[in-house]
Amino acid sequence: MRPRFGYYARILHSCTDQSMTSALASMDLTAAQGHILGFVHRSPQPPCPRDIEEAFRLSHPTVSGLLTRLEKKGFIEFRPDENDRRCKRIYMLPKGQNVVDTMHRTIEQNERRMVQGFTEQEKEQFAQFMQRAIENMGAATCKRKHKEDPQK
Amino acid sequence: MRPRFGYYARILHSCTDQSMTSALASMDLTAAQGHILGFVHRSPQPPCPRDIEEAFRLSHPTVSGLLTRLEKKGFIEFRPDENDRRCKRIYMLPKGQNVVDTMHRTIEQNERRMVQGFTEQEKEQFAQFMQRAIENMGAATCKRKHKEDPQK
DNA sequence: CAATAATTGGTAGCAAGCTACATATTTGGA
DNA sequence: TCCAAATATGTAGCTTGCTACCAATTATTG
Repeated sequence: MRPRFGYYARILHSCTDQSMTSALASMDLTAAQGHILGFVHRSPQPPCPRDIEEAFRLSHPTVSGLLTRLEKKGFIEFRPDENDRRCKRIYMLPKGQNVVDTMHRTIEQNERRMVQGFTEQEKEQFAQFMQRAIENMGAATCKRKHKEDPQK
Repeated sequence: MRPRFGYYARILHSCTDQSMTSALASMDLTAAQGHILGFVHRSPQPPCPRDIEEAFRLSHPTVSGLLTRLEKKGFIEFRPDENDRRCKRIYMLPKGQNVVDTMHRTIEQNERRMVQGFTEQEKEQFAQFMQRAIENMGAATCKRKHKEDPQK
């Protein structure tokens, strides 16, 4: 059987996911939840769920569930945007802040491990192959519309 | 933010998965179910759930659920192995057979699309990068023990 | 300005992934 | 031989992902 890129992608994801899961378990966080916290932390403004959907290419019910659980566990809280009452802005609570450093270190660590033994050039190429493959699939498959520059 | 290989892997998988899902939807099959059918078809002997766990690196409850749904829809049936009553061998039913060609074509099509515009050399490199990355993560992360040759 | 569009988010219900625990069968060793 | 370990599978219960449908708010357009 020829190499199966789809298969490799799935395995690779499940490896990183499980590694992250066990790294975060002691903090009562799953991998997906940790990534959300990281994103909230490095956002210049408190993001709304919609921003997370786009950043992670997830559907809005998926994001909704993740945020609900993060709120229930006291990592974040919601406050409605004053100018647009549809948006519920996501604010990090102290408990969430405490987690961010560990989160960040863990991500870096896992990223390094994945391309252990790669030269800098190989890492670069690997990343580009990934991006090209995503582009190839994405154009026709993923329905999130790339909102083109309104060139206003 | 630096390139995130874990992120790319997740996106790539979800792209192929969604593409496969929509390709198989008309046959009342999900992507995961389709891959299982493909595996059963190309197995020299009717496999048992355990073989599928290993081939796809999935936990046994996950495989169990997939097979249950495939059986309920009439694609496969189980018959206990005569020599080992723990094993339930998986047999393809006619309805399953009908699906295999379409399945195979769809996989080939998706694989080609993913590396559209890659040279043969790039495809080869990409596959090797994937394998190396999996190896890097797998050694410490995944708990499926590589049963070493008993060199009997 | 009013009616319609688009945007943001919620809920229901499903599939697919996991861990943890339980059961049955087979294998192996004292 | 018989008891213990390994193996194959089952079940419960959770998270994460999805689609489909619904409600509220905002933006657009006649």
